[in-house]
Amino acid sequence: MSQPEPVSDYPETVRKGYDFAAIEAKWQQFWLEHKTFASRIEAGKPKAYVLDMFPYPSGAGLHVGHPEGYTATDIYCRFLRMRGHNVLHPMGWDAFGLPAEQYAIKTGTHPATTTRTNIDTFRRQIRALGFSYDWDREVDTTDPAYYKWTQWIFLKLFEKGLAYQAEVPVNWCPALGTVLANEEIINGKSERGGHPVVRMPLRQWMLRITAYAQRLLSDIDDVDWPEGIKAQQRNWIGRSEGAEVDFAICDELGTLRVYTTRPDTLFGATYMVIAPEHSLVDTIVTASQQSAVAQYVETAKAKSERERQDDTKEKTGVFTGRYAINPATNAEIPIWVADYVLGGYGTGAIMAVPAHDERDFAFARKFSLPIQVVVARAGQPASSEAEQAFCGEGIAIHSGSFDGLSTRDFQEAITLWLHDRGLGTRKVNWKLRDWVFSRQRYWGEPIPIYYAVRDTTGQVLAQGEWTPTQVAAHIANGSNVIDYSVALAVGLDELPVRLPETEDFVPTGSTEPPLGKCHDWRFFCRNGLWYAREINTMPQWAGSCWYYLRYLDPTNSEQLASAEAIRHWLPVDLYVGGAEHAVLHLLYARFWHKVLYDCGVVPTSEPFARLINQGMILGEDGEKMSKSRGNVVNPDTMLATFGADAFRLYEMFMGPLEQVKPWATAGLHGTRRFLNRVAAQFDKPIDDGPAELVIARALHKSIAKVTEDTVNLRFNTAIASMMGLLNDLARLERLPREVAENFCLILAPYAPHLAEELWQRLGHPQSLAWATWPTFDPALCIEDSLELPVQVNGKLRGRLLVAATTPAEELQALALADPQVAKWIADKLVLKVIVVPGRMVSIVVK
RNA sequence: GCCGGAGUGGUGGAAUGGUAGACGCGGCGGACUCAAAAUCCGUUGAGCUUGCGCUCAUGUGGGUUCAAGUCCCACCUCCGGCACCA
Repeated sequence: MSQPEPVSDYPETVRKGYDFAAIEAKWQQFWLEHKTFASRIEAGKPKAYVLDMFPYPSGAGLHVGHPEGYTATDIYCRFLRMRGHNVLHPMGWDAFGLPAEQYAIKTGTHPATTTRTNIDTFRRQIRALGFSYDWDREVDTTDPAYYKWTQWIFLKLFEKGLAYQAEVPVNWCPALGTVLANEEIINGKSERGGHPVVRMPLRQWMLRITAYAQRLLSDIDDVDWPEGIKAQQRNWIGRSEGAEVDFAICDELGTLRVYTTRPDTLFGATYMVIAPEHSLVDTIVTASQQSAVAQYVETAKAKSERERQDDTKEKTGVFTGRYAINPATNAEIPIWVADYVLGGYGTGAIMAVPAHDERDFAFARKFSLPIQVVVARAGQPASSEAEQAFCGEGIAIHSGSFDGLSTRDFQEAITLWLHDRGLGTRKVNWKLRDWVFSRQRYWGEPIPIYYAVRDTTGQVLAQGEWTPTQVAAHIANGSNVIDYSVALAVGLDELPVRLPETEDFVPTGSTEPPLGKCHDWRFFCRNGLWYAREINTMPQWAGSCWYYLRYLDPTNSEQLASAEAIRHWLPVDLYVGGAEHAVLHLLYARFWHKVLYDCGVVPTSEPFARLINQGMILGEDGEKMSKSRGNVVNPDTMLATFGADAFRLYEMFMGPLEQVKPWATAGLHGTRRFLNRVAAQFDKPIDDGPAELVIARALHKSIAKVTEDTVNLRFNTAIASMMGLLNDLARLERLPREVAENFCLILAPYAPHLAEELWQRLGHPQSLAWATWPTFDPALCIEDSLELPVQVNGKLRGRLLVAATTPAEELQALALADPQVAKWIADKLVLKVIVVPGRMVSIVVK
């Protein structure tokens, strides 16, 4: 894939100023050759693990959004090195995934080839930005030496019973030829490509993430993450507290168990609803309703998720003909089937309380079911006719001996009451479901599991004279079967299970994964018996669940990383990436991390101590960048025109890191001009004498500001401060050496190429990457005289030019005597004078 | 509907409760130039005023305070996420 030579739209900018192209190439090469940014572990220094979310190397290359977070972490890392930290700052590639496979199917190019090319492009583009990654730690999730450990972790999960097979209704996407996770479906269509998705049962590998639900929820409190992300995770995990209650089904057909968060509304349950998927549908339905219910269930099953969602406005359902007994009122209430009750949540059945639940209310209205009010708003008379459901808390009415109880008290009381009668119990439910972990794809990690091939007598098939292809044929015609009921783990010493190097990665057209066609890979003999490998592969999330661990010790062939390296570097101190990974990647990675914690592999219960989401960069039109809108900005062009330093500076100067902000190429002129002017200062004669006081003050204030802002990742204001300092320097005839050197040092994290070049010109033979960050003199940061505002009745009426040390009494006298102020207080009575030294004087008059 | 975030000049954005608009982009005026670009200097929230200055102004309406972009209450709009989870 040859990239067109980037063409500049702004030739004037290229022509003027210093030769950034030469300087940037020079230093990028220098850093690489000297391994300047190889991570060091030096005793006595604090460690800092600063991580970027690694990219999926797509064919389109980098866009201007990628370098935003990368630039931020790079500045931070360069700063920390100069502040004496051991810094780990790696980069790698999340390279398994559907696009390479789709491209392969279209063009016949092997995904491995595409992936290699794309990685090369990404690496080249990232290096062109001058980031200080430790390139010796690069990881690639598609490298067998990497996915060996992905498989190893999978076997740990399997060993602990956290990986299991299940026949589950999954989201089958015919167009993509694969199953998708719930998280990969947006409005009933595939996240990638927007193809339709249908529900069908298939044998799948599942991960029991629900076993970790409580810990995943509780530990969110302990991490320094944006509130929004924490809220999204809590919401996704979806803990809810309530009760399960058993209702007797009439005609001695057993009991129907429901889950409710409002057991206090039991007296208002006037009907029940079971999901179409509920196992008791056939039991409950009466002969006369048989056909109607069967038809409804069929229709509901055929509906895709999307259609179900589209139907949320209009509720549908069918009466089963059967009744249940409300244990509180002993009334017979009808049981309905309706798809507004989800089969997969709670017990798949509910007690409907239309007076106090909007969904039940809508349903009851539509089908003319009775509505019984049992909760009154506190302080208001109970109204009999309900115009809408009241879902808040209140006081119990029409609830027998429980009348008058508050919602909270009632919940306690009724739960006890149910418990005493063996009718119910407290129950916690979760929205979080187990993770469908298998994909019907070629380009993913093989799942390291195999199964016995059995013959018609049930014996494991003896080796005989068969070839793998013949075994496959036997299975196809039914004379042999693969025994999926016993999953056999591949031995740890046999890892990695490599992907076969096939050219036939095209989907089979059925639900069988493409690996099913690689007979020689799939079928093998051991001890004279035939076995078949698992042919599903892992989802793209797998590799990214633990890559931050591999960076710690990327070439270790004995362990996923040495205990020593893990102990030294974990946890990740700062993790920067897009908010689109708020739930999926971050939740999955936390889950795996906790499992590894339980296995004793990692010493922390959370992987990422601090998280920052960089805000999306929009197109110049303020819309999301997209090919179809034609507003995509190509970083290669920008780099060719303005240079890496100006580009980095602009990306940070646009605004706060977390904020969404529109791109404006015009703004790059500003940072380009700034750097040109910086370079121009260094063409002036260097003055070895002390800097004049005004300049020294400006310098020290700027060092203080840049230091503070860099610590807090407020790069935009740090840059503004350096621009301010430059404006002060511009009027000087000669550049004081002290100022020149310190300016270089504070500029270095932001515009490292130019800073290195100027540093060298100042006569330093060493790179400034490990130079010491400058300190500032607080005394020089305070002005000795200042302009103090004077307010009269809250309005600004004058300004005093005074010494910073002027005492309060004197300030008061000066303020009252000031001619501008005097005219506002001349004929008034001064009630009060507030003096805040160094800040302002406020006079209250009447 | 629920959760999270944000509303400040023409524009991106600055502002420990204390001179709103730092810094940049753009605009305007000037210098340099045959001319343009680049560069440099000045200027740039709105309105009133010859001028000193004055009035208004941080989404809207209230409130607390000597003092509010900042704190409190109510609301509006926009962005992101979730959404029949009983």
